[in-house]
Amino acid sequence: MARGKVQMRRIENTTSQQVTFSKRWTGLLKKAYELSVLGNAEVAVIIFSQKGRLHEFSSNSEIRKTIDRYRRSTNDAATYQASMEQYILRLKQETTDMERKIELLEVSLRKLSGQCLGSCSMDDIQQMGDQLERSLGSIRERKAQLFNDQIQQLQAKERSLKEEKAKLLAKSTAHLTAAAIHSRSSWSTDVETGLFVRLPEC
Amino acid sequence: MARGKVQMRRIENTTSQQVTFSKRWTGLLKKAYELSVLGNAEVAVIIFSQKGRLHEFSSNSEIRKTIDRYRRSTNDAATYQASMEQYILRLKQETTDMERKIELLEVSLRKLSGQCLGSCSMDDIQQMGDQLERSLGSIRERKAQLFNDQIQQLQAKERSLKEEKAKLLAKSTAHLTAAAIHSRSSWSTDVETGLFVRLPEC
DNA sequence: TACTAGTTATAAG
DNA sequence: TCTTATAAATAGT
Repeated sequence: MARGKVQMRRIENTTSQQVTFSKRWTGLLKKAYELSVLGNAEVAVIIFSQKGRLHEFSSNSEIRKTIDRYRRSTNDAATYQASMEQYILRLKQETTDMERKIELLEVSLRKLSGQCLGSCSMDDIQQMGDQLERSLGSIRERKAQLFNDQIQQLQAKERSLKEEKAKLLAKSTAHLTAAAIHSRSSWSTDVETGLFVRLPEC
Repeated sequence: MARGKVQMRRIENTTSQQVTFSKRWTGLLKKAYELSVLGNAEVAVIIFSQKGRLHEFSSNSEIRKTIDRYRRSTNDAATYQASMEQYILRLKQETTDMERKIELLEVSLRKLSGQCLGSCSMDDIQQMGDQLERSLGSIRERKAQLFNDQIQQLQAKERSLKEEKAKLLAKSTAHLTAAAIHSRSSWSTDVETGLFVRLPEC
């Protein structure tokens, strides 16, 4: 505004930038003050210099009030905070629900483990006994099935080994027959698989 | 600034106040913009006219950021918000932990109930079977104890009833003896208690 | 920080 | 809103 028009772009020279900044922030705050007085308006100005130094003006005694009014007016942060508070409430509710669920599960587990029976009625105990019997039934069934599977696998293996043995036997017999002309030796034909199948006492 | 110096006090004439306000708020925002550009600074301006109309400028895309920075710098509400965010994080962590706990409990419960055995190894099944046997043992023990208590209660009751009966008998015998002089009638001495004790098939 | 020339903002019409 | 005389802000020194 003096000694030549100024280009509206960042001043690269650090020193002159600082000088200009210093002159202009005072000017800005002065204008803000004048506006607030003449126009009876509520004005707040916040300035952070490039180096992070804070300058502020508030026509109010408390700039926070103006900011709060602004937030209420633009309805952003207040709603954000409110939603955050609601979110916290929801999380707390969830936590409570989960705590209850955990407690119930733990009680069930304890009962099923045969602990804490002192507080149970006869009916409860009867019911739990039945439940346990059923569970044990499933377990035994599954155990039996697993054993069965194992047995069948072993039997299959035995069969395949027997077949292999038979093949080997046939092969060696053929060789022996061919070799018999040169040397009369004998060969053991009884090759054991080494597999035993035993039923569990389940 | 023109056609005469202006007094720095509220303009009472509504119209000229409005005109001045209008001119000056544009000027202020322009100055704010220039300061932010030339000085590469972060500037926020909030203006509420007397009638509550909002005018704002922010060198940032988001005035909220400048305000947040201001609050962080002056250290008031930002800390509240930050602590709230941290609190939310903690709650979320708790929730996750609880979810995991619930899952584990549910798996245990399912296993003890004899469900979902397909994925268990033989060892697991063996262990669960043992656990169930033990639980069932506790249950049976407790059941037997409850029955026993019941039996003893009933026996005690029987005893007391028998005693009562004996007393009544003695009393009535005495009366009868006394009355026998006047009339020779007979009285049944066999009063049943009506109580039966039966052992359960537990 | 102070000066001042030339610029910008704006009060009044 | 536009004009214009003048006050105020400020760039360069």
